[in-house]
Amino acid sequence: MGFMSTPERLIEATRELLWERGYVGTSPKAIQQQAGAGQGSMYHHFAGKPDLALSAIRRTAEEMRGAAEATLGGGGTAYERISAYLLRERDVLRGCPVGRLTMDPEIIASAELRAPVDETLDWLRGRLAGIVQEGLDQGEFSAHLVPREIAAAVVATVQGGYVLARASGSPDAFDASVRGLLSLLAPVGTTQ
Amino acid sequence: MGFMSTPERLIEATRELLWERGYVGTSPKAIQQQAGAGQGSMYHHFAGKPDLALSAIRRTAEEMRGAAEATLGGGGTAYERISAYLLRERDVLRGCPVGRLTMDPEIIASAELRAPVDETLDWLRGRLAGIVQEGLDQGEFSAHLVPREIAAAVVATVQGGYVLARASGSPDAFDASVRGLLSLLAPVGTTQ
DNA sequence: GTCTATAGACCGATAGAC
DNA sequence: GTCTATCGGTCTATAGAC
Repeated sequence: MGFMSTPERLIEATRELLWERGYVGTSPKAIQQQAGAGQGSMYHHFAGKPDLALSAIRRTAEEMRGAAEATLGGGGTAYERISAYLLRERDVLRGCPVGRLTMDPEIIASAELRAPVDETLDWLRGRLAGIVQEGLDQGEFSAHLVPREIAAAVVATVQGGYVLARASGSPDAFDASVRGLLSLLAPVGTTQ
Repeated sequence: MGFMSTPERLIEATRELLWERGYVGTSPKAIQQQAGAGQGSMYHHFAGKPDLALSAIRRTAEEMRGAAEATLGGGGTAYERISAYLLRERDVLRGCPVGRLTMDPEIIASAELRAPVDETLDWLRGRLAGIVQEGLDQGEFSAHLVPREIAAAVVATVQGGYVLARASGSPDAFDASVRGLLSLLAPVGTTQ
């Protein structure tokens, strides 16, 4: 720590700025300042803004999968693991560093930049669907639930929770969304 | 139609561009071109980009409330009205013209620009919470559900559904999220 | 009301010295 | 590898003629 190489610092600076300001709102100049690197330095190590953004997005996506797996791969029932995922600590008002990119027109317009975003959210839905299926197999959930649909609803609740929280300037709406979904998902006969 | 005044055309152009590119990604020049108005024209009618954006956002917010009320104010049970809201036709891949603004750093940084966004999503949650309460009163839903939480989950599912759809480039994930939530919310004893 | 002209800063990138 | 200089273009206005 504190001894990151210049490419490393550029990627980290880009990750921060993409999270906070999006792709359109992030300029090479701002990246260079945040990284403490010069113009020439940045263009020596990366082909340009899209290239650097791609490296940054890939790393952020990987980190997100790791954080999700840390809660989803834990022990317990299906409900407990989904619950752990939904209730894990989050910097709610900053939003999702991956999901927020979907609102960026230039990310969506570029197949290359959109790919890691798509793959990450798709992986997450698949991972959750598998857990829901396990819950169904154990008789934990109502038999009429469709794993892929429940998984999509779980991920959407998180992504939409960020929207509500940022709109209101408080994490409360995020927490309410998550509690609402969990109350609907709670195994029958559960008092919580 | 076809005879809009210049201020009117400027507002409509701004609404389109804010929806597609966000606040940061929308320039006065682009607005002028889309509206077919000159530089001087725009600055004659509006104080600047934030002023014009405020008018545009207010109108979009009003329109969104109207569209929601059209489905939520219809007849039927609570489940049917919530279902009608969730299943109404949407331009899914364009996202929510109000919700997408929450990812814009300059919207969030400005109390004035954020206000209509906050008020609209808050109104929607309140409106839905009232309907959930009616459903509880009618014994339609499990008694342990909390109206404000279910309402938040419903709105979050929609907002997050847009994120998933845009990430994957297809409306399918949005539809799956909605179906998942509805399957969880379905009154006990319902075959659907 | 609308036009053109102008402003100073920044945009994303390239060139070439060191 | 990093630096400074430079590029044509855009950003968000403002000024002033018509």
